[in-house]
Amino acid sequence: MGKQMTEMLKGTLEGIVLAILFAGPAYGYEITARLREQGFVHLAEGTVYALLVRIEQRGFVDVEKVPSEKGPPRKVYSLNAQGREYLEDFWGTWSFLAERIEQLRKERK
Amino acid sequence: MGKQMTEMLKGTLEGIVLAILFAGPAYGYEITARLREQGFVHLAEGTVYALLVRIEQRGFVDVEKVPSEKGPPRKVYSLNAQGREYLEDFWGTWSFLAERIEQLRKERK
DNA sequence: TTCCGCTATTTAGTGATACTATCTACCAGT
DNA sequence: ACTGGTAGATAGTATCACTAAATAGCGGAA
Repeated sequence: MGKQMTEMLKGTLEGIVLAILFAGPAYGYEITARLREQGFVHLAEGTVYALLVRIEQRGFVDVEKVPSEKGPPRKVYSLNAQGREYLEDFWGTWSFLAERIEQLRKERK
Repeated sequence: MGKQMTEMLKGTLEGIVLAILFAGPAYGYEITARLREQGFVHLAEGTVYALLVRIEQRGFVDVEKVPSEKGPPRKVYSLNAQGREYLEDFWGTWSFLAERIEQLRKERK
């Protein structure tokens, strides 16, 4: 990723992953693959795994080990009530920031 | 600021300040005050000054010392050609990210 | 005069987060 | 046995916003 994108993902990637989990349970490799499809082509694998560990420790997700047909068992993450609450906070923070930045963009000729 | 906002500002605050400078020259204290008015009430002073030092070192701004009626001289920053180019990159990165996040938000019930 | 408040900048140290790079582990097909 | 795709873990690095404190100039109140 470019340096700009890397910095901008700090704080937002967490919300992005929580939003993906809001749609339904998923595991790390799957989440990374989806993000890559959506244009985050150079997103590092390790970044997503580290983030998942973090949100697990903070109690935003429930985890279940599920055997895989190919490869080692998957750790499937499900957003729980606390995670949904935190996601709501994220949308609030995002909205505030996005509105102000869009305002600044409008002012550019 | 809340922890979420602090993390989300990483990478975006730089663009915000450059966008402010795009509208015309300004100095640190003034920029902080404007941002506070616009809702970033708990934005730390030191943060803006550190950011200004950074963008000066990266050559995005020209600096001029201007005497103040009250207090020590102001360091007035002007966005130069290189800074305007970088700001354009910022808008590109921001648009990409904002579009994908808004897409995720639409999918939430 | 002395002190306080507002203006204005600087800087040392901390914490959070994405990255690089590498390692482990499992299975299928050649 | 070897390769490639799937799946996860982790040690170390860089960047950036924050905390906290210091410096400095000026005006008005005590």
